[in-house]
Amino acid sequence: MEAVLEGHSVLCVMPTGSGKSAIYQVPAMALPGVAVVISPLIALQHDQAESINEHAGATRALAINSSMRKSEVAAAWEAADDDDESTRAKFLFLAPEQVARDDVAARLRALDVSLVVVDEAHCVSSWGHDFRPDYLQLGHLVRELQVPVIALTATASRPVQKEIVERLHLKDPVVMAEGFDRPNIFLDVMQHVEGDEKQRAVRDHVLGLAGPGLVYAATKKAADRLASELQEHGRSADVYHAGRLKSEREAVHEGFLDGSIDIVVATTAFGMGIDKPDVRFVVHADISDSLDSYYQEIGRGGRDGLDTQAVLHYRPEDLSLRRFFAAKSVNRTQVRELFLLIAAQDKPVKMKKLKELSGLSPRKLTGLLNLLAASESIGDGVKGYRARKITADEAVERVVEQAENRERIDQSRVEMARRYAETKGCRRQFLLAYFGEELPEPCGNCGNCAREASAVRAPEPAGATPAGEDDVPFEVDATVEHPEWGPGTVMGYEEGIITVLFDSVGYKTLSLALVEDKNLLAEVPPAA
DNA sequence: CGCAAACGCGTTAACGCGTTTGCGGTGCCTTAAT
Repeated sequence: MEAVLEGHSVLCVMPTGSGKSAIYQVPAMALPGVAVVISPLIALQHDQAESINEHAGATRALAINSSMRKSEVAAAWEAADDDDESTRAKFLFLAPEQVARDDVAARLRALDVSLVVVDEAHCVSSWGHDFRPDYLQLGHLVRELQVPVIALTATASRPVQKEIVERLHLKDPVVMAEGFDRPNIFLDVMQHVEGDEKQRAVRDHVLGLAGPGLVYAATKKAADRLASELQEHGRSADVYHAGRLKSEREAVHEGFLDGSIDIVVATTAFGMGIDKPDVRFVVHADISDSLDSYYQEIGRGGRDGLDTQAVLHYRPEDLSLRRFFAAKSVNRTQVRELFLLIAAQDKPVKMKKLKELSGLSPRKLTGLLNLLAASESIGDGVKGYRARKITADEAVERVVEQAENRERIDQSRVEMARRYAETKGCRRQFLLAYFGEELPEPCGNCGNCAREASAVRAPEPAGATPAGEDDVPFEVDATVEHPEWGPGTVMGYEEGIITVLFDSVGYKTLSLALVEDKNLLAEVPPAA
């Protein structure tokens, strides 16, 4: 809050329920203008606005979105522009798709905006690239308004933090990201070979657990099936995914919060906005697409600090679905045509004009523009898009390379999830290392630590990496360079293996002995 | 890539078996039809 009031931008990574919303609400009330809050789900916007209004005893927070009548939207804008300071709206909740509209952007420019808040900021990285491309356009708003930005999220690994800072154009932000560890959550993985057997094991496992609890499945069909099996066995279970009616989803959400539903079986659709302290287990019937997602999902358990289980049921075959979703493809023809269209303009061209000229759907167009801009084929200044002085062939090549990069990184995130599932070491050490945090000793509260403790202690194998920090060639977080893969960041060490996140190819694991023997990595001194 | 449903084949009639096909996750917004 102090940093914001001094005019700094802030990236804050902390668990839900730890007072994250106060971080923007207090400065927003103290500052003269309006806080623009970017929030990904309309349902969340309503809840957030309502909670502020309850506390304020008056309507100081309003949402603007497609679920509202025109008259309501007009009233919201008026409230934000009210001359009377005492009744003026202090918070406007918007989805990124709203901000991308020309009329909305114009109104925001005319408004006295004190602060931009990006809630659930990890969406910039996880959704911006294809699913909701307007997330990557938020940087324009930030650049134009020139006000402090507060980016908030519960989970973000180092590269995701870096991406948020870059995409939102945060200048010298204060980054607060610590305390990822949730020691009360017991971590374990159950290995499976046959699909049918896994299905039964998940069912029996969950039937043996005391709720309330969450079960995550990879597909809607799998979630449906498991929920009805649990019901047949007399459990109070329901299912949540995007295939259900909005009213049904709301009922499930509410039922889970008020305790009338004990177990929710869900796809990734269920998550944001669940603020329930006493979730006793988070079981994964299928592996997540990354440890970022996995940690976010298990982080919904045990917020009260009491013992909680996070168990992943793992089959290597389940990774194929995740790899499928991580695959990216680019339509070269569309890229070429759009680039030529921009290159043919004699001055910077705005999105609206391009929409008319290209005839592409807004979503498609935004996605292509994001790719062209990210690959430096076009510039995306405040005045509009301008083609760089390169040929169309070159632009296409750059975009394809950019997309392939992104795919490699996403695939490597799947790969890290696989390594978590298959690691023999302490699971908490592995997870925390992924988030750039070191846990010096094995945690004692995961399946592997428990098995280690009950087994007869074998002598350390010769040649194993000592756990001491002094013996590793690079510090965690150091920048290193590989002859083939270029620059990367050291993420951590485990059993004679070093994990490095490379900018262009994502996560790679290398044998420490080989790295030292062949001099594979060179330390790059930090830039002055 | 893996899985399940649909399909097609052959035998000897309703069914088993191998092959092909299509599907798989997140939500905003707009617009047209009810």
